[in-house]
Amino acid sequence: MSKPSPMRRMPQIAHVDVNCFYASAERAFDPSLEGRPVVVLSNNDGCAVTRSPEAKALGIGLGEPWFKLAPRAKEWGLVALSSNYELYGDISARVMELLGRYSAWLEVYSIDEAFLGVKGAPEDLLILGQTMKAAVRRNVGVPVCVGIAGTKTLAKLANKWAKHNPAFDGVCHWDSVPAGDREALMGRLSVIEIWGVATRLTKRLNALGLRSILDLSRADPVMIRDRFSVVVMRTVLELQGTPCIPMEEERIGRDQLIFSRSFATPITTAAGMRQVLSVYGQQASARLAKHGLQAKVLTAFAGTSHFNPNDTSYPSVCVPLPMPTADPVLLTRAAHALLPHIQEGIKYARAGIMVTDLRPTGNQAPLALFQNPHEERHIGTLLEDVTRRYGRGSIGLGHAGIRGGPDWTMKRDMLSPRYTTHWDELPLVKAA
DNA sequence: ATGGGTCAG
DNA sequence: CTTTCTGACCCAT
Repeated sequence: MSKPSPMRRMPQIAHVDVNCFYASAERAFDPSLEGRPVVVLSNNDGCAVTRSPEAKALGIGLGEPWFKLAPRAKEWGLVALSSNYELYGDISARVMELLGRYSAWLEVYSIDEAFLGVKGAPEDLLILGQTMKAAVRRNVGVPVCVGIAGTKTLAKLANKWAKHNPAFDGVCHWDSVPAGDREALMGRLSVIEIWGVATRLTKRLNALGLRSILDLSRADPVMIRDRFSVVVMRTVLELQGTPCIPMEEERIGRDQLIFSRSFATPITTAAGMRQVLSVYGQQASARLAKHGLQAKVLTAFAGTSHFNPNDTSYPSVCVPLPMPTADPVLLTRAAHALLPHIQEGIKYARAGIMVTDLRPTGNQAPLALFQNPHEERHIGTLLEDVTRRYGRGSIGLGHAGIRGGPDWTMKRDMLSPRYTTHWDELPLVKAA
């Protein structure tokens, strides 16, 4: 065994992510937003979840409630938009497709982030990073930053650095930075800035005197494993340059699907809850069908607001399904098992269902005795099709189908058009 | 096994 | 007047 020579080039990982993704996606299709403060709001237009740099400069915090912002929006020239997930999904797909051309080894990590396996001399890696950044900006219209390092954890850290320090021009190759500068950075930043460390772990690490990233990177991995977990130990090793978190294959199947939402107006009756559960039952059916899956278990749950300590209630039921199914009638009926646990008069702020124990739809014909007539007539597909063509709420089982929307539906008063996925919402260009 | 806790984006 | 929603995984029981 020869010692790895310092000249030897280790495999590198590039981490690419879009700057303030939702706001940038909105800008990509409405250039008039360029240079203006923009916030994208959470479901129900509750709070700001993404802010353009101009909005951040105004002091608008992450999670700031819209009702506090609204009075000053005009004076600021602030543009607020409801979350438009169709648009973001479409922009995301374009970014990922483009990145895929630069490496055969692409892991789509989230809607706006990807890891790429890359190799080459440091100068080449920097050029590659700049090339990808420019290509995404030019072809999709959104800004990205790139961090490149020997491990995923360091690549994410390098990316964060690139984003905050203009000197990098959006691309940071960790190993190209002088060691003294890297240590200075790690000494400045709290462990909470590291991927995989949040508030709880931060508290526990601080209690041991481990406050900065530098502290953590110098900790003994075995001690960390014993006092925390192998997960935190991997983080330490990755900070030290030893790759422990592998690139992952694209996940084909999911282990579970969740349909859950906070309500614009609380639900106070079992009748109202019945409607909601019916909608979720159908959504679950459609999604299962889309992925060619059936569920064996359905869990339905509801909950009061965490803001109201009075009259709290968190009912949930777990229903084993008699056979694996994606049938909307069976799923909806199972979800209704929650209804007896709903207390009239209590304000439920959210509800949802979760389907688990998923398996691929078998191609073997079920015994006629157990075959569900609705499945045979492809009602799930029909519902999905109608929903797609005429919008959610245009058709449904029982009380689920209500045009105009009952008052618990999500509030999205400031939705941008779905330019890229709906023909009737294409932007109009006026010729002079 | 499974339910609670933690984390991510 | 709010603190997304969805998913994974570790760990204790």
